Amino acid sequence: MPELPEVETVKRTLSPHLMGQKFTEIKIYHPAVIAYPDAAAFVKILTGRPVRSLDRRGKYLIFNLDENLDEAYCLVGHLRMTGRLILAGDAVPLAPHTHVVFSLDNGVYLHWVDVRRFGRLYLAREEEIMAVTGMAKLGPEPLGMSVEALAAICAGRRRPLKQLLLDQHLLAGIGNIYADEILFEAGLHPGREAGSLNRMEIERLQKAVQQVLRQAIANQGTTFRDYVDGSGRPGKNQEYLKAYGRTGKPCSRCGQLLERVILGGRSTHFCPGCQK
DNA sequence: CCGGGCCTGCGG
DNA sequence: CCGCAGGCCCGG
Repeated sequence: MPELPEVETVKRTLSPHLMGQKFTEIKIYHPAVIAYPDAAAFVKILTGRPVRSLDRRGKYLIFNLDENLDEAYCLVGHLRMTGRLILAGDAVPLAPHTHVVFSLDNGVYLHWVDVRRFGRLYLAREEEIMAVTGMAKLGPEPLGMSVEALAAICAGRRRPLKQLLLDQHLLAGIGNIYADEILFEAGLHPGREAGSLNRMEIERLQKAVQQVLRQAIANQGTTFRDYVDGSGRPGKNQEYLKAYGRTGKPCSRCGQLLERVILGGRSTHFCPGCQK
């Protein structure tokens, strides 16, 4: 499910309900989703801590916790494919695949729900959290990235653009849907060697990254099957996709039929007519 | 670089 | 039954 725009939307929808609230109880139904530390320590450390603010880095959602007890900790979630973080009342019975329930002292419940159980939760001190989660290895945020910065990332790389966009060590937050949408918007073929782009093409790519991600955030993300925001609402951006999932449909720009290929092991949608 | 593994569910 | 799915890590 969630790529940068979806995680950003979850952050925005959860934020007003969680800011300043204290974790009063944590129930873990499936300990394997807690990647660090172990479930018992996770509960012990988190209980009683208030949320200072929410943040996002790439596809990671970060809860900055107050340093009321000793040191500042961060709770971090990565939803991977089918993870959801949703506000709920004290719903009984729980929705299927609910693995963790957090209770807050304003009576709000936060549910971690994940059909495929790829998603992970982490809790660590501020100074450890980057290493523990892998956030330390992330590339820069694509939103607000300059043409120069993107040019530097592409320079000398022989990898196809599609794979470059998906590599979280180079750019943080772009996934399969938005990689295809960005390359369509830029009029660039997903198989193009990144290092072969001229200045004008880099500029188009940089503009497309901003445009596609900003539009997706404005539309509260893309819902194909699983994704919902923190309030349980689906996004609307699926209505505006021009490439992803549109195999065999006419291109909105040139009318040729869109194709699907496998690139870097991922299904890739593009227009053979106008993506060069 | 590819393929497999992690998991479950859905649609053809 | 098989293939496929918004991610990511690992080993060959």
